Amino acid sequence: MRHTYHDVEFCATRVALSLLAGKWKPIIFFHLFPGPRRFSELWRDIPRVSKKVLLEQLRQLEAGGLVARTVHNGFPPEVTYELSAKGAALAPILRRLDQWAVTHIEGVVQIS
Amino acid sequence: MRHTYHDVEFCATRVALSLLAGKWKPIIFFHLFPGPRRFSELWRDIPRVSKKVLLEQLRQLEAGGLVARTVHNGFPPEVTYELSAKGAALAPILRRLDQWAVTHIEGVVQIS
DNA sequence: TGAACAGGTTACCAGCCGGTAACCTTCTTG
DNA sequence: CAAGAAGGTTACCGGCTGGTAACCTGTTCA
Repeated sequence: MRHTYHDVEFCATRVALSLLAGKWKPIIFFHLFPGPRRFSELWRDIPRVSKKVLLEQLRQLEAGGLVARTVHNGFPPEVTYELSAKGAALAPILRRLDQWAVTHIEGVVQIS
Repeated sequence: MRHTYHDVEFCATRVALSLLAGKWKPIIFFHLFPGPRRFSELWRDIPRVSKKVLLEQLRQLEAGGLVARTVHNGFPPEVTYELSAKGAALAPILRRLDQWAVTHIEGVVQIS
């Protein structure tokens, strides 16, 4: 059976958007641009998100292959999150989207 | 009070993504690329979406300013939807996103 | 010995989102 | 005069998403 993008499950753009769908994902994404970040850094730097939800969003990004999670054993515990190659390839597109939003939507703030 | 993108409400990328969030919106969007389409055309050409949901998604796109709705009076009733300038400016970004998905996600189908 | 820290996990809940199915209105045509 | 076509609208529902708050585990340090 051949699929087309009418099969919404297989529509490339929709699948891509679903990987980014989530209230905090764009912000997380942009926070990972400079390089790996610890969980606690992200939690401190992104206000008003709960631990649980931040973790959920990170795990979803991981499940989508956009973000890699690394556990460094030792004490204190250290877990870092960073963009994968796949995630990094998405970065320029997100930057263009950000730019589009800034020029076409009022009252919106550029991310980086 | 100054906002930053940390105020998730004002994060440009997030707002942009929220305009595209919706199960059928990417497909609708790509169907509008060639030009204005009637409601019934869209409904015929996009399988498995109900009238109600298709209409909801179109109205949300309209509310976000990406799509313009035009009523042509006469009989039979004719209502057409087309991309606005704002929506058209988004098109190349969506095409790049589509391309990204095709190269990085397995089993996904290019939209156009 | 017990507080602090990192990174989670658990229970629970409200609101939104997409879904089905039936119905409505206006005008035209057989 | 009944049927059909276009573009909706209405009632109702289940599941997902984001939210709060409390709790857990293992190690170090005062």
